[in-house]
Amino acid sequence: MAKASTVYDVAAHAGVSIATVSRVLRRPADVRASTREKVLASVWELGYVPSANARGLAARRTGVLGLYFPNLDAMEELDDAEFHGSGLVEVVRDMPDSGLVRPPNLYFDEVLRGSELEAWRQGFALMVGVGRGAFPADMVNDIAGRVDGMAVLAQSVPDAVLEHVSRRIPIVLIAGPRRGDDYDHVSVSNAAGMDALTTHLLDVKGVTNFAYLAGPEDSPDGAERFDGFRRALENRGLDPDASPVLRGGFSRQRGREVTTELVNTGMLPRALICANDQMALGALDVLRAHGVGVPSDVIVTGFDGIEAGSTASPRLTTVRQPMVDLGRAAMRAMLSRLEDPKQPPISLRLPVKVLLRESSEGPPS
Amino acid sequence: MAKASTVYDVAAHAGVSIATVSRVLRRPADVRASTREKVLASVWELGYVPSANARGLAARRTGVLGLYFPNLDAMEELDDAEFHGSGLVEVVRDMPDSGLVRPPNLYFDEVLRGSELEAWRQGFALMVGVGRGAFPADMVNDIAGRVDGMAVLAQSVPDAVLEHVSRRIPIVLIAGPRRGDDYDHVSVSNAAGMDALTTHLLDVKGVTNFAYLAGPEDSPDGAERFDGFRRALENRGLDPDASPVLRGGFSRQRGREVTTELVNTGMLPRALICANDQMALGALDVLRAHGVGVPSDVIVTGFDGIEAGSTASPRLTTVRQPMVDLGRAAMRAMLSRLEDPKQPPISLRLPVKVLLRESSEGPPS
DNA sequence: CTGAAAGCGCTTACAG
DNA sequence: CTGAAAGCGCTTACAG
Repeated sequence: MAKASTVYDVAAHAGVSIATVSRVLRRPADVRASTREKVLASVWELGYVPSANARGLAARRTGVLGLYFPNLDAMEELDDAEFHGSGLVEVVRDMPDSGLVRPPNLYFDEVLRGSELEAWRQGFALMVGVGRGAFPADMVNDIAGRVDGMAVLAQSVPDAVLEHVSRRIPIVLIAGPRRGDDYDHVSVSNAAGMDALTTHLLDVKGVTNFAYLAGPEDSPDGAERFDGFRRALENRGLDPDASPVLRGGFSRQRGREVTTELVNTGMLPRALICANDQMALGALDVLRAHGVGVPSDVIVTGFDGIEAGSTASPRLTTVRQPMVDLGRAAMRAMLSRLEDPKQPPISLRLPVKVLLRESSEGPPS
Repeated sequence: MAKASTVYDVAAHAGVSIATVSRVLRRPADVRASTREKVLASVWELGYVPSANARGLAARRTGVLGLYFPNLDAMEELDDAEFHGSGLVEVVRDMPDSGLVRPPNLYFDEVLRGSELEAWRQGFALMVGVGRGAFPADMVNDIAGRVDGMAVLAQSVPDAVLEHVSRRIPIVLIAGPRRGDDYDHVSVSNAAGMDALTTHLLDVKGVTNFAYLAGPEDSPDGAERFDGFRRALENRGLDPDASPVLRGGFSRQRGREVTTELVNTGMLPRALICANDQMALGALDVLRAHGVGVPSDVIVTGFDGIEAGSTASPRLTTVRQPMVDLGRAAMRAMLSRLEDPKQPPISLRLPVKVLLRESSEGPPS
């Protein structure tokens, strides 16, 4: 790393102008083959790597797409806790509730993958930022200065910041509610998914006695799912208000707590519909501990389609969100916006898939 | 997005020079309070977001750290397969082996988190790239031009490319073997972890009859783990060559196949040591299907500490790698290198943790 | 505490 | 097909 070489170095070494060096790298066809080879040889020999900053500045685009999301799981906690320098190995008995393995937030991971995949495919790099307490606005701003467009998950950014930043680059909102009419927006069919799942239970499994384990008050996704649940009941002429609604918090732990309360009342429903998989997994934990059969005594369902649900026993019936696609769709929307800034706002709803598994169906036949 | 405003716009609007605008943003203390406020007001009013390109070019640093890793799971397959525009919902019976839920590659996800966390903490943005068949070299090069330093996972990049790129920016190698002596390197204690786990089985559980489910031939991590296994046996005076070694491939499916062969021989060992969790999970699938008790008949162990292992039943005994820390350590090493380019190469081994769970210990007492 | 000016390393019309 | 030159939007000594 003696001092990175520049176009000037390469040009001098190859005996051409810097314009020619630039052309060889960007539009090779415009340069005579012999010249091109000379230049390429110099590039390699000098270990030349073009500066994306200079390139971006001159070309007026960065070639980078941004993805920003809030930090839902308490990543802060992990701090330096695990940085224990004591020896190379430690042997511990890991009890079921010891929480030694932090539940990764699979939702975001998959959105990230999809975004990354699509961005690179389209010839863009991807820059990611996860909101962390301190100064989300600064972070958003920082990313905004580095990219050609930015996707933002749910309600991770205050409106004012979004508006400020959107004066420089296009913004795509992922999931959550549609905010304003100005931003492009991609999301999934929360209500339709929960509706379909509930209807299956109603029509195929003959369930009439439900309890609903809801998400946090302020979750728009949670609200949409709940609407889907109610809609299904109404469509079959049932009173949605007849089903008890328990307020959860999207965490496994909350799922456990709420289910414990439910068990203690002694009034178990035929089916326990959970607003997400984590809570459903928590419910499964508690029901198992109390010797309640799933699905023989109580049917349990989730929402999201995280991997842990497919490894649980019984495996969890759920509604799978196309999270990878969500990321991809966001990037596509952004690129389409970049190409044609005047097109009307994009609003996409991606389809979901109800996955029937043993927690509602019993063992495979 | 009428046309992003620049320092010049802000300077004109606030009635100061561009130098002052720059100072307000970078070293606010150097500017008189009243001036500062005037400028800040203009910044906000004009929706000014500084161009990171111009900034990076002028300041000779990008403020971005890079992370590149290979694409181990077949992400390609997912292609546009899931982009089905048919309706909003689909209901399907998801059989245990239908593979509808792609196993996320948790290893990378956690490294990514750790990197992201540490990078932002230190005031850097993070750019990620996942190698995808086509032109990994181009991608690495592309990232290299955009960042101040780059971390590269395992052997995802050919030596020649690494060398080329390292003439411009510092490179940190994550996991895998230490390549050359020039690069900084962070990894985990594979051998010590497997050694400790095996020793526990030997000394505490009194196991003497093992089978080893190995990783792919070309995996350095796999090789180190296997060494640890052999070392433990040797230390207790046992012949490591007495244990059958089955060649796997780190996938759950391979774990199933190999375990099926093992079951068919009728020669089940007392303990089946797997080189990673995915294979161990596959082994669990097959043993369960054949009515073999775990751990009563056969003890099964994994390596990695992925979440699915802690949700499986029985929960999987494993060696947990500090994957988040791996990412963080890589970023730290990079920053330390950036600060002091002449310091000797960094080589870090992070400690691991043996998690004893029901697949080796039986139900919690 | 503030400004004028050079320079960061490219791309891109414009000529030729 | 190739070169000279302007310009992208900042930062940073250097003066004052």
